[in-house]
Amino acid sequence: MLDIKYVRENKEKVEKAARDKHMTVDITHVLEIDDKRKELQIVVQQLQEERNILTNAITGKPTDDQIAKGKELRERLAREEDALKAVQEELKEYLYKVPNVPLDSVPFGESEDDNVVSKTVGEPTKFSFQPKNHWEIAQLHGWIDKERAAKVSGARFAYLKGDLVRLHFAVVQFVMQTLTDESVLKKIIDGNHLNVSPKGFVPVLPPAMVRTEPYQKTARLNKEETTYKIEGEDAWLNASAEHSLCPMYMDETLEEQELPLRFIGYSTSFRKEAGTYGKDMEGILRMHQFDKLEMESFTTPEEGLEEHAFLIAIQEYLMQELGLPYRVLQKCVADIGGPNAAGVDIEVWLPGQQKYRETHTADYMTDYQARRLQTRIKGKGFVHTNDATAMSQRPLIAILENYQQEDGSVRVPQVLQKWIGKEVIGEK
RNA sequence: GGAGAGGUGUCUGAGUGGUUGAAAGAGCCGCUCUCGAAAAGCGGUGUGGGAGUAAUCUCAUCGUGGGUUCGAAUCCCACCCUCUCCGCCA
Repeated sequence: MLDIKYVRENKEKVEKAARDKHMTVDITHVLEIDDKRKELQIVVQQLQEERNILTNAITGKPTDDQIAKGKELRERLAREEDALKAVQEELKEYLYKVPNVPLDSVPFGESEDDNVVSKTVGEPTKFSFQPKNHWEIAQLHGWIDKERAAKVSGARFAYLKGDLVRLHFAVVQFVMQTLTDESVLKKIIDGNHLNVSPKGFVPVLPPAMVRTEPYQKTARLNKEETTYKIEGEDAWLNASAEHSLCPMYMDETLEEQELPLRFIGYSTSFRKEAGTYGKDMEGILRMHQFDKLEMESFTTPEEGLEEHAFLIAIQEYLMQELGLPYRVLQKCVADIGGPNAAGVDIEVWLPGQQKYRETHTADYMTDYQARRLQTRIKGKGFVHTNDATAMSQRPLIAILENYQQEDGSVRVPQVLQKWIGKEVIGEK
């Protein structure tokens, strides 16, 4: 949610932002509602003042006159308050639909095809043989069983098994180790000439279910497309650890000196993937359920953008340590999403598909989420939120495909070897 | 799931209809004392919104939402949460 004062003072900019994001909002109407709100607010406050004066004047038994006056005030106040509440609701409803304004640095574009590749690291892996898809590799070792998962749970579910699971937890350990080690973070900060605190991330196992109110306030609840509702409960299955990390400080005021607050959350994530029928049906690229490590930061407004850069630098560091070829995309205005002021995707090279595929995303929301959530900084307005993928199951796919050998075995990236205890998995 | 208790400021904790934004204590800040510190004493100390250059004025806020009343932290209802006992359970 944007500050209504900001909307008033930057009408054109806000209108353009909505247009660029392909969203229809009537800002003129929003401002009209707010005018009405202001008027009513003044009326209500004046009536409240009158009532307070009357009440304070009564010390003992009230006179009939005072009671009559009080009754009249109460009735008028009730009427005006109802009107005000209705207008406030209406304003909120409209204001919720107004998307965040992109930073000037965000490239213009009509769709995700207009995202700008800002950096490519590593070369597409070369093989002396015909590289396989991850599902072909997995099949050799019984690592992925989708047939039985379909029987038990339906399409887009899988049993992950054997050394693929061990590899998964090796990746988790590696990421946790990296993000909690301040000396490593310091190295990343210095290497990228960033000016942020090296404070470590706090590992979190967050709840996987989120109530409607906080979920809505993250601006991430997308009922139709992504989110599963629990029948008979006021709860949704989260589509990312972000969705329960972000509202953690709802209705709280934080001290400036405790910022930044950084969390690395591990959660199973659930997505309906409606509208993707027939897409990526093979392998485990697109599932209804997957495990993901997500970074979430709460910072001051001044540090928000630098934090965004930091989270991206961490993503890149992780990919480099894993030795995976990747590229960085600056997401264009049409692709960053409503709550975002900026966004970046990282795509990994998948030899099996001969394509770059998205593995990471990094989102900078300025105070858009915090304003809805009422997460404040004492005396300084609202916190700025950043979230970014640390690792999901997609890099696992990338490891299988990029580290495959001719016999179908897979070399283990050096940084993971100590967590899994071997150099090659899937050896005959 | 059943029975009971309770949610008050940074914390502990009083307050069960009327200058209570809220006693008291602790904490924190400032000052006095001291070479300095401690102790002691004095003063100050919630948050958010609106008006104003400012002093200041004003509205809201005692889990959340509604209701009763001239007037609600205080009474009533619903919801959320916490605790205790029983049941169940990783």
